[in-house]
Amino acid sequence: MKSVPKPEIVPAGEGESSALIKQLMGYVAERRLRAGDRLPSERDLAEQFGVGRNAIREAVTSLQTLRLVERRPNSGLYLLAEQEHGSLDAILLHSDLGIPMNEEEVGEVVELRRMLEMQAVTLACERHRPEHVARLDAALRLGAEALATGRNFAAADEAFHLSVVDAAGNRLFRRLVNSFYLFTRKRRVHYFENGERAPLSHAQHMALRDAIVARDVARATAVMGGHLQALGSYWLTLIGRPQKDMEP
Amino acid sequence: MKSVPKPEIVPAGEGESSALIKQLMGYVAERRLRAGDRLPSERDLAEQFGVGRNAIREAVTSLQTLRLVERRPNSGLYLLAEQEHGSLDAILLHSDLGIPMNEEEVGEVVELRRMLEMQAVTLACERHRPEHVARLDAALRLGAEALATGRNFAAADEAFHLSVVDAAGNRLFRRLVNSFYLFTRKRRVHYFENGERAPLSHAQHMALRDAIVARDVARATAVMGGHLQALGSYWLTLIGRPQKDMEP
DNA sequence: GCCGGGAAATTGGTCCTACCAGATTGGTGG
DNA sequence: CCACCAATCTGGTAGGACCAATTTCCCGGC
Repeated sequence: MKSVPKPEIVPAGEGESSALIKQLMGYVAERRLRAGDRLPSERDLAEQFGVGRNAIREAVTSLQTLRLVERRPNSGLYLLAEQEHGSLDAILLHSDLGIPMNEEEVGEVVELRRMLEMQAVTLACERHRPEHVARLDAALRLGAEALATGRNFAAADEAFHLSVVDAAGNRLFRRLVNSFYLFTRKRRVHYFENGERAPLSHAQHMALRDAIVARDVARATAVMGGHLQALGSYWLTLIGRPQKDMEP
Repeated sequence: MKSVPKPEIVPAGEGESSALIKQLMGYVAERRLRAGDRLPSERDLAEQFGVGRNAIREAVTSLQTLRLVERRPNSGLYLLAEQEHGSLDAILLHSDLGIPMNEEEVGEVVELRRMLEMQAVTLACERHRPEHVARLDAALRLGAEALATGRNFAAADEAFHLSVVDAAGNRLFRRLVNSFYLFTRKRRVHYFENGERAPLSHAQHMALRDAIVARDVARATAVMGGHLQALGSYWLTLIGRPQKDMEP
């Protein structure tokens, strides 16, 4: 039998195994280490965290893949110039881990999402085909169901927005947007824990769907703009607040 | 002494250490493994590739961070639904490794870059400040120097475009674009090995700089559009050709 | 006092063995 | 035919042992 235990996708550093990634990023954050600074050796880190060197190496490998850490053989581990390089996942991981962000960083996240969504809805208007409309409608049904049953609206929200991106017809672009949604999932769930928000979002989704189907770019972007407005102000209320504050 | 041996930033799976990543991706590509398929166990892979299990685990950790592979404890390694999830770095890594892409994929890469650059130049027009102009000019000087000395124009090209993104004033956005440039660097170097291309690009850069400084969004986007046109047609000539063909 | 050189310590990179916990598998006995 | 248990296989982890290259430091010679 080929039972699929957990098809759920999860950001890079999730689960207990990669708790070390969080610990390492916390270590860096606490000590205010800056780009170019050297970290303790793998052996030291292993001792400090009470784990084997193997586990440390795995965590460092992840951070290296995210372009946050550089390994210099016979020298040590160094923080990479975070501002310059560093993958998109890396900074989004910060948000996902609940590392506080300042106003500027939050603003940049919100703005980048706005850029991506606006582009998506524009392309969706121009290119969507019947099967895309079907997916939009399926996502809307999911939303209506969530509203009816009182379930959290986050999954339906994701499904709808990704359907829009699907309609844009660029799978690479879709991946990019998906990264965004992946790493902001916790925030989104929290956002919709306020039950008043879901109905409004759902209504805007329906309006958006109609505008896209009508290929009315102006209307669609206008609706999307208003839709993202509410999200932007929500994010701004989170400034400096670690994610732990979300669910007590 | 704190000598810095190699401050050069390099994509995720570079250097000899991560040759295993390429081997693993090649293994998947050769066997036409699809999303959800199971890979051999770590022990088997270690034996097949003639390395220790440790090395395999490190490579798999990278692929996991790129969301290409999923580890299911007590079960095995599974290819993740590549279409759905998978980080931007992951697909760009394909290009960087020289894995052939079909016309659709190439088109998507070109289009995504176009979207990002257009957005960048628009924002740059609106927001640029004096220091950004200085950086644009510095990049232009680099380009002029490369033209004069006959050096490859790729670095100067990168510097200029990243200066434009800098002027857009969103560092998260800058990271995103930087990822793009990081993983397409080899292609860019190859592109400018044809000496006729650099002068044209440089001229367009200068025109772009003037339009940005004049805050003339229409002109700037027009110039950028034309600038990217040439690049797009170059990329299309690479369809199905592995990167090895680039420098023999 | 200064300088040179070599030994020792340190670093990441790799391999190996061993064990664990959970899942799967396969056979065995009811 | 089904229930149950043991063997097996999986990734996860710890720890030891090297290697090669670099750095550090002390000691001897000048």
